[in-house]
Amino acid sequence: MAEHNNNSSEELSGQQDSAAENAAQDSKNGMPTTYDPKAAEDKWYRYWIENEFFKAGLRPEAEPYSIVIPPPNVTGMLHIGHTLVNTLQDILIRTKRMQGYDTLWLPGTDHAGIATQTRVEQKLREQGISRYDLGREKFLEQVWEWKEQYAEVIHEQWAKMGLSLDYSRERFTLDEGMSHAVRHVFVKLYEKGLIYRGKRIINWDPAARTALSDIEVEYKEVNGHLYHLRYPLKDGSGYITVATTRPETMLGDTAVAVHPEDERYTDMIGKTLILPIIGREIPVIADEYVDKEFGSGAVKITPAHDPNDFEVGLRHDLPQINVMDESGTMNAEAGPYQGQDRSDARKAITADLKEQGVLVSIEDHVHQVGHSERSGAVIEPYLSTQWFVKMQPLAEEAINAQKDGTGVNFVPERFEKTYMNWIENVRDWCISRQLWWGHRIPAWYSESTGEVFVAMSEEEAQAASGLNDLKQDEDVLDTWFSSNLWPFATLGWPDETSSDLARYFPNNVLVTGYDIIYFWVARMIFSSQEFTGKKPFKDVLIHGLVRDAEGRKMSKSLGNGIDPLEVIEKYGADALRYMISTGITAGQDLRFRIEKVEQARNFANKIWNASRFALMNLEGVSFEDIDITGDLSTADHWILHRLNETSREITRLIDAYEYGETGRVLYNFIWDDLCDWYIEFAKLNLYGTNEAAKSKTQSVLAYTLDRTLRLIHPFMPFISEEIWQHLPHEGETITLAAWPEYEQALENAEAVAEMNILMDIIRAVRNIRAEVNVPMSKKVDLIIKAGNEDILGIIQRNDNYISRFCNTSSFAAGLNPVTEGKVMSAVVTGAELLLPLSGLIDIDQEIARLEKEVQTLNSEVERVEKKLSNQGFVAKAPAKVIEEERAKQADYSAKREKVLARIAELRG
RNA sequence: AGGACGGUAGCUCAGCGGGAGAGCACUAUCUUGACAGGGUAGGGGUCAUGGGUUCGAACCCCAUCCGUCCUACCA
Repeated sequence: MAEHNNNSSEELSGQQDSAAENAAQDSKNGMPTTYDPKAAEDKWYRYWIENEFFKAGLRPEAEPYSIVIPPPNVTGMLHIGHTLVNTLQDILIRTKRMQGYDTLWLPGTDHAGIATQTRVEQKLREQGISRYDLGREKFLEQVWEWKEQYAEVIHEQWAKMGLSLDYSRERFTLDEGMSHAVRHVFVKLYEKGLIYRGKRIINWDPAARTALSDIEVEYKEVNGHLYHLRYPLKDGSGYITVATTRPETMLGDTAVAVHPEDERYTDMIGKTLILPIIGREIPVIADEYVDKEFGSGAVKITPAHDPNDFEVGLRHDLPQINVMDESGTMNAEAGPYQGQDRSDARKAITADLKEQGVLVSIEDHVHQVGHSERSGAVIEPYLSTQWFVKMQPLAEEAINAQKDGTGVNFVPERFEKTYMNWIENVRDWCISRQLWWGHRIPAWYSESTGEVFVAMSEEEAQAASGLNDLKQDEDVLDTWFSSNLWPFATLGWPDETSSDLARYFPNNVLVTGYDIIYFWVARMIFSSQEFTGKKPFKDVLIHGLVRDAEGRKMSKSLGNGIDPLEVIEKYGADALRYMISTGITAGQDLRFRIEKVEQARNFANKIWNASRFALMNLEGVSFEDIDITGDLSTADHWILHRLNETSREITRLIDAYEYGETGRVLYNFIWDDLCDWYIEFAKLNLYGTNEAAKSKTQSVLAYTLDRTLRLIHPFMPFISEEIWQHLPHEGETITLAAWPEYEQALENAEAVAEMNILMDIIRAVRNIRAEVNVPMSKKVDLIIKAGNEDILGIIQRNDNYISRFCNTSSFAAGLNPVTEGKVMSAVVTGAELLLPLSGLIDIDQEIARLEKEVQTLNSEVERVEKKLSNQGFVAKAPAKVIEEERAKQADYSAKREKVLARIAELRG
């Protein structure tokens, strides 16, 4: 496939489909003036994949650079947030690949236990089937089908985005390797006493009928009520008023607590109350947990339905009475309310309490209520037996690593605080889920003895127990229990002999959003520390969320989500990638506005057209002809210098993860320097008769465009490959082309200084013409008075450029040229420009214009002089700054003198 | 309650110690042989408010106001 492709006769792709509808066609060559991404994108992605350019390990001598993709859930289509995180990673990987690293970007997907199971159950429900109708095995078959279907969708989306993934190493959180790692971790933690089984208050999702971890609960403000209830004392001496937001839980009350130093209640401590409706006798206890100031100062205690009450209950040895079942329905303990749903029961109980005179009052009360992150159901604090990970010892290791400097480097830094705050206050992690889709807990119970055996397999458990009546735990593990092994388990861990593990672990960087620092990042860090003794990745790059144009979070219920495929269809993947990656600043949210994508699309089109221009002027030029040494023009030297600077800057910025700034630098270089200045300058040689100069400019143009495409390639892989393949080039693909580095040999300081003078002159003439309404199409005379011989030399060497840009009919330059009649003028550094426009412009108008200029110069001079006359400034400011100010002072003053002289001349 | 982030041109946002920037929108002008999804020129901002540090503050510190989010919650 390697070839030296000269200016091929094959047309640039994109023109095929759009040629007919494209009215703005160049009549000469039939090439469209707009880039159509559709044809190019699929073609090149196929080419890259077929040739295995993205495969890791092909450069065994090179330094490795690795990233694992945050595995998307197999719940459905990828959203715009995935586009962001994936583009950022692809940019890093593509850059590093071009820089010669042995790059690995490992793809994969997450089974997403509760999320996927909920979706499949939803689908079944639409067919009138529940998972219980199917049974565990049949249901799981359905989920696997779903998984295969969406994994396929995800692959297509990755391809559309142009991601340079190594598919030969793709993993799934439920595949055999990952499952083995999960069991291994469970067994090891169990053996160390860091996994235990216990009866605790956990967050119960009655809709999904499973336990959740603390961070899977979202608190939302809800307008509720505060119910005041009166519990009578058994001895008839009075009553105690308690308040609750959930009156139905009173059925499970086993005490009322007051503060031990609350004088209102000292006499009552130890007495017995009669729980209304149920008639149970419950004690009045004293506990410091109670806040004397709040409400009545007495709290009903329901150990089975409130985490705080649970703790109080343990301290006072109170019974735990669970009044609900796993679907949130009242159970036998609820007496007359058995069988009612918890919300119906609340109404019924409230009515009954009111009738019995127990309910004294109801106040409006705004409070935070926990909701399931997945099902949306109101969370029930629920007493049940679950598996937990003891977090303290694991957290400590991770905290120590962070404190002694061997930890993970957070970018931006502030997220380290977020992480530390969580891990320093972490509580035990409830890891068992009453679901079917997931890693089944590797614990077996003996039906005869009730003993528990934790092992890698049933065989091992049997061997260890010597029993053959073992039954495996029905529950599965929290999805994040497997995701947190992702960076190392995907590379072969726990097999320490895995060559991938040795070579690509730790990963260089993890890219993810701030919304899953707790869920995922923190857990990867502590499990990696525990099991590999290393941090999982050197850097973690945290990005913000993609929001809609109004700054709202994208959500299904609002229907304000953006489908990346639709955007790609309309604007191209490169435009979307460029917009979303360069539109962000570290850790900050991004508002998605279609105008921004249009702007990026226009930028791609600008590159397309600049390349069209180049190709039209590179006919017959082959790769071997390119020679950028020897006698180059001022502009040739200058663009090579700007390319040099840009390459260095882009390299630095990408390493610093400063995508927004990178985008700006690339945009300015390509649009301003390359298109607006260099291409215009180059035309003179390309259309000229000086064959040597033409040939050099062709070389510089081809070289510069080639390097520019390489710099833009990580951001816009498709268009850069499409154009690059048509330019004179060496190699099979731009994806493996060498990354442009700063080259001292390309520098020519004199030429750069010359170019700056030329640009100043051209800008000044344009300004004057615009100000007095002399259009560029109308030719004018131009006289330049140079300040000295050197400047004069520069002007004379480049008079053809100046003439062209200033559109002069006659051009004269000298140290003291004859300046007849009334003329317009401007002063630039080192020279004075004169345009004889006496026929076109009133002399008073010109004097007024010049006086305005003097005013601007005056204020500049004043500002600088004020600064320089400040003793503090001269004494304390850095020498470099003072020097700069002095130079400005001299420059502005000199210009002002010349303009003043000009005014005098015109007057007199 | 604690914490984080943000308040800069009409809009969306960069800049984060030394002359206020970009894109879009707006005004004027140009169909010049890469590009009208374009060229050229221009208007528009007491950089939230009040103090402080500094020779110098949009930028650093403190306070206040407004907005967004996170964590923890008193029944």
